[in-house]
Amino acid sequence: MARTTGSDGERTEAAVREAAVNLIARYGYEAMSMRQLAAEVGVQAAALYRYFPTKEDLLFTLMREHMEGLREAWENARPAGADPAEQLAAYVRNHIAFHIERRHATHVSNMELRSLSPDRLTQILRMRTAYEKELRTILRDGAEAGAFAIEDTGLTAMALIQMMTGVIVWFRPGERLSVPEVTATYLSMTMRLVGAKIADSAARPSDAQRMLSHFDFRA
Amino acid sequence: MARTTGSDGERTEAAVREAAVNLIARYGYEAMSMRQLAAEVGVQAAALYRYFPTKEDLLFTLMREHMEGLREAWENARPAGADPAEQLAAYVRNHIAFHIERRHATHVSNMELRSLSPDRLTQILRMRTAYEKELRTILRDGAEAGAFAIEDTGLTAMALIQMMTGVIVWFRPGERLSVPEVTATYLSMTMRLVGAKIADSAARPSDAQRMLSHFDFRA
DNA sequence: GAATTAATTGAACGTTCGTTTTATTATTGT
DNA sequence: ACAATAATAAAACGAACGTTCAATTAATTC
Repeated sequence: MARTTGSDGERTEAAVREAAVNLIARYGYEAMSMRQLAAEVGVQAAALYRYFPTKEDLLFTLMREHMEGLREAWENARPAGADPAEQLAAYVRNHIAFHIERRHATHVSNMELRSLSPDRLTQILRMRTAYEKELRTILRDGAEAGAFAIEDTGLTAMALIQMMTGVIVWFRPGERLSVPEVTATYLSMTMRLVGAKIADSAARPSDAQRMLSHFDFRA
Repeated sequence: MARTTGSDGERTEAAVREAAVNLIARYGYEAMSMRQLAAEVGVQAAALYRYFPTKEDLLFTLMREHMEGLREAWENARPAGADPAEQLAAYVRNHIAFHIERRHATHVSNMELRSLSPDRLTQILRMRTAYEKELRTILRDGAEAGAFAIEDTGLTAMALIQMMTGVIVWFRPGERLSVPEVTATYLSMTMRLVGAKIADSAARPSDAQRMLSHFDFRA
């Protein structure tokens, strides 16, 4: 047999990507075989090599595009000249929304790094570092401006990112909490963690009130 | 050839465990071959099967013992009848110390769950859930006693655990920060995140002072 | 010192893996 | 309609995989 009726390169490639993300997220890169992936797409294994020269090329493509998507999302979400608290809130909102929406792709990008060749690993890590640096900058600027009370900017950035990315481990859409609820809670935890002063400080609530009020940035 | 001079079952088994943790942490469970592991130990692959009947048995043993070690560590570290803030501080100290000390084993236990058979996966997850429940209990008791200001106990517990466990991703001994420094910073971040009131509230610092002072629980 | 047990080797088994090659059919352009 | 090109199938490749088995030697027991 050979070319099948209705076959279309673009559609097949898209189907391969989607199936690959799901299979790798579920079983892991090493555990997913090219034959298994091909079966999921409804094609023979040899057909995959028309779109991705090697299995690792496929993995790298998925990761690179995921990281590029994260960068683009933040570029579009970043506020122009906002104060530190507002910038931090935008970062948190964007990070959580992006990672919940792309749970599987995030899992792949975070868990399968060791399957990349050294130079490709470096490329992905560079993109990740650049993204994380954005958060460090926000934290440092906010700390210098007196908006945040932070002991160690780098450590705080890592702690926040680990905390936020962690949602993909336990969050399941349609369960107890909605995405806006999760986002709101993470925002208030973030603001407390960085010791943020209340943005609108015209009203000065009592200590107890402030302790219980939390931020109410809505996503 | 056959039995080698000086061979000792107990020593070999211990060497297999240690080498397996390191190799799985570095390359992943699927990517590590039994021959590779045997070579690291200095033995032929067949010899491994004297100690572990299958590759998955080896993985499961490593994970189970890691989780049991975590439980034991917390049992020994938990304070008897302390107030919520002190209990939370003990939990954070123990968690960070344990995970920094056993970075590789933690990596294995967190990343290779999908390589377990369903019932073994259930066993490990049960142990993990029991450990996490300890934190939820501390948070809930503290919130009810008014010592913490928490919106969602379960979500806060997950956020804290993700944040703390994240140290194994970036922490390297002997670099910029020492273990006590990291622990102290994580403690202060944790206390702010849960909205902990200052334990010793005899002295009431001003808002600005309190914002900048942070907790100073030393590890 | 002989018998037993413990620890390991070396070779092999069947399977599965990623990948390549070649042939074949569908689609597109002229 | 016919040539060119795109998309796939089918089969095969060598390598590596987890695992088993029989043979062999070291240590221990009696």
